[in-house]
Amino acid sequence: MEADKLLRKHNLRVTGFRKEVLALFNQRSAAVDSRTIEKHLQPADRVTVYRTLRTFEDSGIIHRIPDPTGAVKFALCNDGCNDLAHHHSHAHFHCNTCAMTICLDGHGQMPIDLPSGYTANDIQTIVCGVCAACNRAT
Amino acid sequence: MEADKLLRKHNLRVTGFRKEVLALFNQRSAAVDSRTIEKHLQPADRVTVYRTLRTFEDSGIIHRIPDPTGAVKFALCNDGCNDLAHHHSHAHFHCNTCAMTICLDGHGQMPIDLPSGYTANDIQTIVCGVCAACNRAT
DNA sequence: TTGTTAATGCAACAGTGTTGCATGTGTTTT
DNA sequence: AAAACACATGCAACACTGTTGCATTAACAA
Repeated sequence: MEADKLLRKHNLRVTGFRKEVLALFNQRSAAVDSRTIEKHLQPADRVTVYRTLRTFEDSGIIHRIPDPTGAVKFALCNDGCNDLAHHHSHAHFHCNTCAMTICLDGHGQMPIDLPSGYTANDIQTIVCGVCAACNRAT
Repeated sequence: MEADKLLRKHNLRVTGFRKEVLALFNQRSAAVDSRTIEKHLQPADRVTVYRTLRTFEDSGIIHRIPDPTGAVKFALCNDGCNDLAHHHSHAHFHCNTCAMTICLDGHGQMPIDLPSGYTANDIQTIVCGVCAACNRAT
């Protein structure tokens, strides 16, 4: 979706910086972390990057993907998300070699046995391994 | 397992601090973060805590569990782990209310479709929801 | 175009994790 | 049991990540 329309749809002001951030998300298939945004959008204030990411996450434009290492990356949401709820029970792949992270879509959810009294509202799966590029490089 | 035996089994020196850390892991069913260790083992140097956790993780005594928020916790491994490889394809539960994290065991792995050229060696599942104690408190 | 509200930039701070080095302690060897 | 060695610990300082407060600037609505 156009950056302008996407922002307006979520009741956010359309600013140059936000459009650049969205463009960066669009041109990358892999998940992005705040460092990458800082570096690529040259005169980018760290604070603004963090606030932008938080705003986008709260609005349902992007979703948070934790690494196995504890690092956090973000990727664009599909259309189902808004400020009320994220719907991201899809799996993510994390490359142990280059630390790249991507979304894996199109598969059902595994049945989980929870202890009694527990309730679940979101299931995230992280698949760790080696991506195609790193496998070729070996 | 006895702390002494566990440490010796992994070729680590048996020190007071390490035994206290292992005792803390043993007396808690939930995953533990470095802050908790610092606070509970009173005169505990942050650096020593981090190095101890890293040593234990490298040796296969504990495994790392990332929160959806990006925070990192640790829990004891089952017996199959050593310095060469961790085997932790089991799921973890994270309570959105109290931030408690536990291991869920005893279920099979979901089949995952990876893009061609990708290889997987570990699958981690994080179930987010509300634990029994927090559900009761509502 | 003007006024209101939100976004940005800057400075300072807090939390988390790391590195280097000196000192202390566990383990092995004699 | 003592000495020597290697590793573990504690301290100081640092780096990185993320946050808060406040002044300034830009977007949007009237």
